[in-house]
Amino acid sequence: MSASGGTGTADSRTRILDAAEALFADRGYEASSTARIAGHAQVPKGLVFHYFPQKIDVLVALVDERTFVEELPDGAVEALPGDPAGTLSRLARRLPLHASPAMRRILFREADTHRSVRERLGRLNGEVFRRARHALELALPGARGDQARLEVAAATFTAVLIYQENLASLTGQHMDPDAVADLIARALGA
Amino acid sequence: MSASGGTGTADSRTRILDAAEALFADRGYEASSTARIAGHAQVPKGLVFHYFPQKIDVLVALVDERTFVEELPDGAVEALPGDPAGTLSRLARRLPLHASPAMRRILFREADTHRSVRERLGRLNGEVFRRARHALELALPGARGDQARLEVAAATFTAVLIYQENLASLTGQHMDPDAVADLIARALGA
Amino acid sequence: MSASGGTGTADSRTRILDAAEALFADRGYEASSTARIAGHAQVPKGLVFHYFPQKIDVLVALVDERTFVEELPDGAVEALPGDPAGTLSRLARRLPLHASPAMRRILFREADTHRSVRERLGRLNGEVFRRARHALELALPGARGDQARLEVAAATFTAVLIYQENLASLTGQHMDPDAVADLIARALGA
Amino acid sequence: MSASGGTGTADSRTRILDAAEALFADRGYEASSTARIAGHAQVPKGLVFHYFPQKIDVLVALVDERTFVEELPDGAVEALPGDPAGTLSRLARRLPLHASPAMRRILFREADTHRSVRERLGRLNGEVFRRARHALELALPGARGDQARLEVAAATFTAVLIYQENLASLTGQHMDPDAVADLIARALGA
DNA sequence: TATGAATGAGTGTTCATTCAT
DNA sequence: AATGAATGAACACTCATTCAT
Repeated sequence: MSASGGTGTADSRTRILDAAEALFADRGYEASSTARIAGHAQVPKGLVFHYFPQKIDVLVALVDERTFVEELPDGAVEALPGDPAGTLSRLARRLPLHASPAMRRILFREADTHRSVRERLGRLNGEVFRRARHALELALPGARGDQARLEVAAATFTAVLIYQENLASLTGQHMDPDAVADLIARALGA
Repeated sequence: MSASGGTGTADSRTRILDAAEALFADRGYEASSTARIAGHAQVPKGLVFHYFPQKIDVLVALVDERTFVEELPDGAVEALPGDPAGTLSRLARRLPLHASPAMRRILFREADTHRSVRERLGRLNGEVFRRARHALELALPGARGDQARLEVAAATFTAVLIYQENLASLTGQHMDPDAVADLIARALGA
Repeated sequence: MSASGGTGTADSRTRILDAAEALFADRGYEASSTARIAGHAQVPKGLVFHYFPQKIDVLVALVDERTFVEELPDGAVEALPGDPAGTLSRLARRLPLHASPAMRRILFREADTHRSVRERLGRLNGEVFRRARHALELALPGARGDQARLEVAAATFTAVLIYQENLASLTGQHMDPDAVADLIARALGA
Repeated sequence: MSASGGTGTADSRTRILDAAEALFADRGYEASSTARIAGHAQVPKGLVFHYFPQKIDVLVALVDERTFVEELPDGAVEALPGDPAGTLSRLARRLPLHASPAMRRILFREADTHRSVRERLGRLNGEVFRRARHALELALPGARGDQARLEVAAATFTAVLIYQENLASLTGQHMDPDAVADLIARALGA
């Protein structure tokens, strides 16, 4: 409704969402009070509830408005035939999941306790999975390798793609998508 | 699930931890009040603070006492030489990470906001990773495939192993460890 | 129920008063927010304060404009001489207090905490009382029975008349005005 | 549970109820904040919720614990045979409804919006009504006057008895129970 | 006359924590 | 070891009211 011009100060609603995004990512939804969100956004406490009647609505708006899977542009080439590794690497580089690192943390974390977030995450994950599977189908000329294996490959790569950052920060284990792409391609390849 | 005497009713401390485990897994640490924990455990509110001076100590105790990686028993055979897929499948079946599904959810979720949990999770993950890597090294006779690839394989499998349940419940995407084991083995194998 | 033009949709001010009347009667003045009144009236929140600078002014306007005792029409016969019971019954049937059941609830309830309402209620009650007393005086030919008794009778009947609905809904005790009229007439009568 | 000894300072729970009784009577339930109740009772805000998990529970406790109809003591004489006026006057003087004037205001006012209060009030009213009817039956030797009239008389007297104070303060109309007793007795009498 | 964003004090309620017993 | 009253800061949320348009 208000597209925060380029004037430097975004409108109040946007500022509230910005603040919430940062805080939810940093300390979690429960631990981020509405007062703190308002403070961060530099708006009076009451205004938060003017735009979002319940605190949960802030989370819902964030997830609704700030996470989505990009439409595939017309004529876009998804796959490099004969080169599954390159195909997956490219998918990784042009990740069609649009969500800031902060939003990704929020999705990941709050899905556990908020159904609406979980549903969104499921849908986003599904989209990326389908994209990966389709790209792999195009990349592999013949029906080489059965369909089941291809699905496992797509699912594994999707998980790595979407969660790599979170896995890295949670476990300290860094996973290079290109290396995983290469690994998976080998599993499917000649 | 936890060592309580043999008396039938577990002692208070154990009951508190049981209740906290269930509640933290269900609704998260922040959303589980100490009063509710006490209620669930059927102990008076004050007693929680007798055993755990601060609420966070309940979480710490849970993570300390109820998650660990099993020592490798003497003379245990970890690998099936020449059969990396079987080796990984077997690792999946005898998963050395001991933690109830509830504890796994807690680890996963609270690691994001509590450093001590994150550290524990990192250590557990590292242990499983090393185990997977070692098993793969033994399973693969020659130095076939370079070391880097083997590490990527071990890391990928570890991630799938540890997080499969969470991934399934968060995204709806089910991943069969045996299928992933097979996939990875192919990537490394003959 | 209230004078609005003939246009079908009442004007905003009237709609606000209608909404307030319904809400105040249903949940009380304190528990009816101005936002809710505006919502019910289907007018924007700000408009309420255009017509009624303070919330209390809505209540005052309601009481001022929607409760009154009808003037006695010229030449009206109030009493049936010699028939006090009939006289009182007729007063009950032509109750000169004009106020919807909702307004009666409001008067009754808010008088307790708002002086202006209490004063209005006192005046209305006084009018009805005087009317009842006058009618009884006319109905009873001689000075049969002293004045004091007649006043008690008028006061008792007035109370029953004005509060019967409220008493019925508050206590479950239904009182038939005709039966009370008969009772009182007997006390004064032959 | 704690019978506020004679030491001067009643226990906290009693002080909270005392404060609430005074405030609810004075300004109504809705307009009396829990903070104000706590302040009046000189207890910290949180303690109110220790004893009464919800604000409404304060009102319920008040009504439950501080209004009741006294049991008729064994061998008590309820009626003066042949003297219905004296019988009713005596009932007025020994009103079996135990409730402070403040509690009576609360009952009367909040019954309108709180079902539990309304139910209590209905029960109390019913008890007093039955008592009045029974006393009148005993006072009137023969079956003089039909039963219906006797019920109307009892209901009218009950209403005056229970609500006289409220009616007086709301309308300015004072009603003397003895005078009403006399009036009603005449209606029933020879 | 009409409108809805803005404001901040106040509301009921929850909470971790303390402490005397 | 066990208990529950006590505490006060913090929480989500509501509200009457203002004001620029």
